[in-house]
Amino acid sequence: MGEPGFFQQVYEVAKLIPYGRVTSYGAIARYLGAAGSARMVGWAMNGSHGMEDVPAHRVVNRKGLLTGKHHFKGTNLMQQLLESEGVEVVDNQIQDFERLFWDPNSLREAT
DNA sequence: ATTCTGACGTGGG
DNA sequence: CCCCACGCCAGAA
Repeated sequence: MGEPGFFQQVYEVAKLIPYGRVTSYGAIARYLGAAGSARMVGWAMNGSHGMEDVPAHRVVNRKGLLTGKHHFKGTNLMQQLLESEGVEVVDNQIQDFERLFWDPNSLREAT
């Protein structure tokens, strides 16, 4: 079971994203040691469709833009999910992105 | 087997 | 701040 595939890794990390928080593809990629392969994270999320355990809507690009919103069922489903969690989104741009940004690498530091 | 794409990131101007 | 070009590597055709 738990095959540590790249996709599975991405899913596991995405599940760790706290409620009302967001992170970037690059942050996850770097956490997996695949810094530079941020594209793969997004590609992996492609297979996350149907996985409610994987909050793909909490994963955005490094600008805090909802680049992948077009891949959700609804055109603005991603934004709705984020706003549902208290994340303010305007014109596909997350407000206070730096404040809501959550870096998975912070897990390793564990204070 | 090859070729292209892709929900990104970084660097340079 | 913005825009352009390159790199990255796994999956799909």
